[in-house]
Amino acid sequence: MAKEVISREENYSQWYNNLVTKADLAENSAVRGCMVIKPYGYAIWEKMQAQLDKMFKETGHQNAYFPLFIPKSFLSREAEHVEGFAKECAVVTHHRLMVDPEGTGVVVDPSAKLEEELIVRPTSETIIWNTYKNWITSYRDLPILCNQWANVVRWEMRTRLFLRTAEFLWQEGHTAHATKEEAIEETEKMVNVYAKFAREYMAVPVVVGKKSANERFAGALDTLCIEAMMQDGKALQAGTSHFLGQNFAKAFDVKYSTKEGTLDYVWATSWGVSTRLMGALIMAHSDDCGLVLPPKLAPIHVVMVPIFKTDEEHKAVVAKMEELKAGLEKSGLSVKIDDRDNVRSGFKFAEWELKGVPVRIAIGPRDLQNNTVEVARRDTLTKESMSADAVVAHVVELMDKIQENIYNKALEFRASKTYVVDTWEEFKEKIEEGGFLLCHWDGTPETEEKIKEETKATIRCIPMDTNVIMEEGKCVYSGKPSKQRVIFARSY
RNA sequence: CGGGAUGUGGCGCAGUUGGUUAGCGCAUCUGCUUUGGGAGCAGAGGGUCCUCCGUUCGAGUCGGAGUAUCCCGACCA
Repeated sequence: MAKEVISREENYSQWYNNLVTKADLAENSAVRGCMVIKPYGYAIWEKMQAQLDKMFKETGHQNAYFPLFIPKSFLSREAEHVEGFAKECAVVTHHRLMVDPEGTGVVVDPSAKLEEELIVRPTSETIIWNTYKNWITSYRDLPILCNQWANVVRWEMRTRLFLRTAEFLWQEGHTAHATKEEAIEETEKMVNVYAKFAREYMAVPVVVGKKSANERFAGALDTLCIEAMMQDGKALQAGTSHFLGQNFAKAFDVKYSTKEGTLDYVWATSWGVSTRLMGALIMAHSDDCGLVLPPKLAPIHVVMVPIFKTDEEHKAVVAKMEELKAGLEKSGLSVKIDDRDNVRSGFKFAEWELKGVPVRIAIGPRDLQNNTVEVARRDTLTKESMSADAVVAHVVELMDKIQENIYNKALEFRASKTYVVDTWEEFKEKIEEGGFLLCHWDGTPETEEKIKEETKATIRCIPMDTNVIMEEGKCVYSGKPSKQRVIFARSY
C-alpha cells in the first residue's frame, strides 16, 4: 500500500525535509529561525556555488573575505542604510563568559563589556567600503571587483525555512568603479548573470526588472532584480543587483585621483543571491511525489535500483549496474546504486522520487535475460524498457531533455498565470487567484502603497525584458498616465 | 510586537464528565517469510504527559503564570 501523497499546496516544507531541517535549538529563543542544511541539500548548494563562481570569474570577479563583525558606528554612516537594517541586527556586547558564581553553568562576565558593540553583518557594504578606502587612491586602482561567500544574520520578526531564515548563506559582490556609467553597466551585467543562472541551471524562468522606490535596497539608487513565480502564483525575489551611486563612497570617504588630476568619489554596486534559491528551486518544480531537481543541479543524476530474489540474481544484477555506472560516469554523470537490503524496491522508487533524482534505472532478472533495462523519468513520471546497450547514450541525452522540459513546464505555468489587467475591478479579482498582473501604474509611491494596503500586492518589478508590453496607458488605480506596464503580485 | 491555535516515546496523533499500571500508527531492534511501486506475521525496547504554582482523596485532563512552536498581521533576500 502506497503511503498517502502530500499535496504541495499544503506545505512545501514536506519537501524541505530532504534537504534541511529547522535548527533544533528551542531552548534558546535567541537562535530561532535558523536552519540545518543536510548533506543532500548542501550538495545542491555546492553545485549552485560552483556554477555561480564560474560565472563570476568569467565576468572578471575575484573572491575575497571580510569580517563577520561590524563596529556599530559603521552602520550609522549611511543614513538610509542604517534605517533599512538597524532594526533587525544581532549585536555582540560582551566577549567573555564566566562560571556562574551562584549556580552551575556559565553567565556573561559583566566586566567583559565591549567598548563599542559589534554587529553581526546583515550585509557587508559598510565593512567592505571601510576597507576599500585603504585600497583605492587612484583611477589605476579601479575597478575593484570582489565577491564574498559568507553567512549573514538578519533578525527577522518572522522566519520561514529557506525563504527567510535568521542566518543564511549567500554570496555578495561589491564593486568599485571610476564612473557612473561603468557602475550601472556592472549592475546590469550581474543581474543578467543571475537571470542566466536561474533559467539555464535552475530551470526557473525569471523576469528581469527594476524595483520601485518602495522596494529598493536601503542605500541604493537603483535595485535590479530577478523575479520568479512559484506554483501557488506568488512571486519570489530570487536575486538582486544594486547600483549604489556614490552613497557609500561618501559615507566612508573613498576618493580617487582621476586621470585629469582631480579628486572624485568612487561609484559602487553590490549584488547577491542566497540559499533562498534552493527554496525557489523546490517551490517552482516540486510535484505531489516530491522534489523535481533539474539535472544541472542534481547531486545524483541517476539512481539504480536492483530487483532480485536470490543472492545469485543480486550479484548478477549489481554487476550489470556497475558496468552501466562506469559508462555513465565517463559521460560526466553522478550515479548511485541503491544496494540496501533492508528496504524493498518499491520503497526505494518512492524515496528517490521524493528526493528528485532525475532518472531511475531498474534492472531485474528478467532484464538480464533480455538484455534490457527500465528507465524512468522523474519529470514526467514515465518509464520505458530499452536495450541495455543503448541506455548510456539515451540517459545522457535524457538529461538535456529533462532540463529543458522542466524549464518549459515552469514557463508555461507562468504564462498561464500572467494577466494583462486594465481595470481596478479586474485587478482585485485576479490578484486572489495568484499570478503576475501586468498593469499600468502612475509611478507614485502613494499609489503603490494604497494598492498594497487594499490587496497585499506589491510591484515586483518594472520589467526590463522585451517580452513585456511597452505601451502608454492609464494607471489601473488612479487613472493617471503611465508609460509602461509593471508587474504586480503577492510575494513571499 | 498584536490576533489565533498547539505543546503527550525519535516522528505523527488519541486520551470522554478529573479515577487504577497513559494508549495508537509510523520508525527502531530480534526472528521467520518476502522483494518488477512505499511488504506480512510474531515478539521486544523506548514516557519528568513543556515548566512552575494552585484546586482536589486523586490532575495528561480543571485554574493561574511562565515558556516554546505553528498560522495570520506589521518587517524582510
